[in-house]
Formats: sequence, structure tokens, C-alpha cells
Amino acid sequence: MSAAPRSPAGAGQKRAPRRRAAEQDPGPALPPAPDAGERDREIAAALAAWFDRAARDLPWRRTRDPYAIWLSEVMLQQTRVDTVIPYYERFLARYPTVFALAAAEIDDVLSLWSGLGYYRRARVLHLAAREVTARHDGALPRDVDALRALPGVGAYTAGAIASIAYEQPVPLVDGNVARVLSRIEGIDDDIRSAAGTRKLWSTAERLVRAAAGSVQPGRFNQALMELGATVCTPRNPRCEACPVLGSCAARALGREAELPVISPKRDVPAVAMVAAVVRSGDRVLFVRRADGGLFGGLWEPPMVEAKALADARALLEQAGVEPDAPLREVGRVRHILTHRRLDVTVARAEVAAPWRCRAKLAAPYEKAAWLDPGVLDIGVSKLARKVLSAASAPPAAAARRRR
DNA sequence: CTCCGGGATC
DNA sequence: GATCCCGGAG
Repeated sequence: MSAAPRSPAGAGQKRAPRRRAAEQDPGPALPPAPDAGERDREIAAALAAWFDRAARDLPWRRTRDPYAIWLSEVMLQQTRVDTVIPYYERFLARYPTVFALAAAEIDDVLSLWSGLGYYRRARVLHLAAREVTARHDGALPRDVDALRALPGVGAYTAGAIASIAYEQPVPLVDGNVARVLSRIEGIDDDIRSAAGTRKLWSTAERLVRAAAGSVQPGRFNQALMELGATVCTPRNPRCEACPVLGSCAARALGREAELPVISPKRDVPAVAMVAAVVRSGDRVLFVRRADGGLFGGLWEPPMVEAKALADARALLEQAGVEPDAPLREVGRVRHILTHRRLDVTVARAEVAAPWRCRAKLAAPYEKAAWLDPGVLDIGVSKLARKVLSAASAPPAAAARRRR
């Protein structure tokens, strides 16, 4: 388990890692076997040097504004960098300060979040922005505990803001860091288990402290994440490009493909749904989901859990929507969530005139409106966009579509 | 098509 | 432990 950064010449190991002196800080000509602290400092220095030359140029790395860094970290929760970039730019352009965000309407915030997923993040960020203006005069707190007290800020996000925006030597562990550290240290506990989590966080803390002094905490933490994103990848890690190859326990043991250990996911049940795209001229009936649950706060064509159109009609009426025209199947859409696979039958109905919407609808919907389907100033999920697009696709395409 | 990865909250 | 989304890889 213990990594041997420098195997003595002639040691019996199969893959004795040799330092490539030309690529790294050469250090003394014949360094003694380092103690644990020395090894940690070496790892930190090598990672930081690598980060300086290999880091991607990302928009949130060009700012010191804690609000902008906070926003980027929330968007990056469960979401890939390439997806986040355009959302981040638009969001920051519209809400350049925490005050601007706090003053915004939630429907506007959700409209800028549309398509990014995990919509709770947007609602909670908005809440937290209001808290920051009300309780902290608009300045994001500096210390981890005060940060964690904000809604939507957990251990990872608090560590990211404190270290990256405020350069405090505090750790952070996200999926990338968990993978990198489990490999470097040869941690073979399930990274989601209590023991695994504890080991990862204590390792991250030990390293960021060892780094401090020569390497800024924010730079070190970002280097760990960048390595996980670009080199120490889940499959086919590019070990030959790794700045800490010589310190990696997994590599020394030939176990880089086995780590990290992650418990298997439960399989996700399929749910059959019917979506009703009810049109009147160029308007479509949209309903808004109540805050809090699935797609909370977003607008969509009404959808119910049903296998057949006939069942759907009754359920739609229960939900407060009465499509007083025949529903005709026009396509199918599949949408994957964390815990469900939605198989949606898309049905269309044409009505002569928009009817007056009830003020209040049944759960999960709370209100309805006839809107232009291209509407931009409300939140609309990817699923709803797929449904709308299936309903407006030419019939031939719909007929060809398979589940 | 299937599989997989990526945090916070209650 | 359950709830919350989407896109990219294969």
C-alpha cells in the first residue's frame, strides 16, 4: 500500500517507477528516501508545476471574484465543464453580482438554468444569494463553516470557495479528487463508504497543508481536480503524462484500472408517461411544476404517468388539464434521470381556441398558460424541449422512431 | 442503444 | 438511503 517514490536499484518490483528527472524539479542529485511529509510536498510541487503549464483556460480561472467562483462551483456540481461554460457566461452577464442575483425573479433564474439540470441548484443558489445580501452585506463568507451554513453549499463547495477564492489551506474532495487520491494513495475502500470518505478527506487535508508554504491552496486543489479531469481519468488513465506517476501507489502495484472502488449503482426503473402537446394556433399549453420536486419550478407540456393515451386523458383531467380534442400519438421520447428512465409517448391535440386556465391545478402542477413554444424567459427542461420537438417533427420522422 | 460520471439535502 | 438531470463515450 505504501508508495515507494524511488525504488532502490535492483528492487524486485515489476514496474519500479523511475523518476523522469528531466520533467520535474530535479532536486538534490542523490536524494535520501523522503519521509512522509517530504513526499507530500513533492506531490504538491509536481502537481502545481504541471497545473501551471497544462491547465485548461477556463472562464472561472480568470477571476478572483468569490461570487463568480461560487457560481461556477455550483454549476459544476454533477455537470461537465464543457456544458457549464456557456451557461456560466450567460448567467454572469445577466447577474454580474450577488446583488443582481438576489434581486432576480426565480423564473428568470430558472430560464438561464434551463437545460443544465438539477434545477434545485438554481433555486437554492438564488436563496443563498438573498441570504448573502441580507446577512453578510453581499460578501460571501470566508470560512468553511460559515460557507457551509449557506443553502446548497456542502463540504465540497465550501472547500472550493474557501481555497480558490480566499486561498485558505482547506481540502476539497469531488469525484475527480477522490479518483486521483484513491490511486495515489492506494485507498481501496469504496469511495462512497464512510471509511473511504474519511480517508479521502483526511488525505486531501494533509496534502493541502503540506502544499501551503510553497503552493497556494487554490492552485493545489485545482491541480488535483484538473489531473482527474484530464489525465487520471476513470478509464484508460494517461499515466505516461502524469506528473506524480512516480508517487502513485496504484501505478506501482499495477492497480490503476481497479481504483477507485465504487459500489455499483442500483438499476433505474422505467416509467411510462404520456405528454400532451395541446396546440391552438401558434400557442401551446404549458403547465408549471411546483417548486421542490422533479423539474421543480419548470414549465412543460402536461405529462402524466400512463401507458396508453386513454389512461392519460383521465389523469390529465385529474391534474386539471382537459384536452377537449382527440389526442393523437406523434412520437416517443426517452429521458434518463438519476433514478428513473422516462419513456414518454408524445401526443398532440389541436384545439380551436385556447381555454381559460384554472388559477390552480392539481399536483405536481400549480398553474397553466398558453405560450409560444419558443418562449425564453421561463425554465424549460431538456425533456420538455425533446417533447416539443417530437410534437413538431414531420410525421414521417415520428413514425420511424423507436423506443 | 447502454453505460457512466458528477454533489447536496433531508 | 432516496431524490434530483444531462451529455459524452462506446
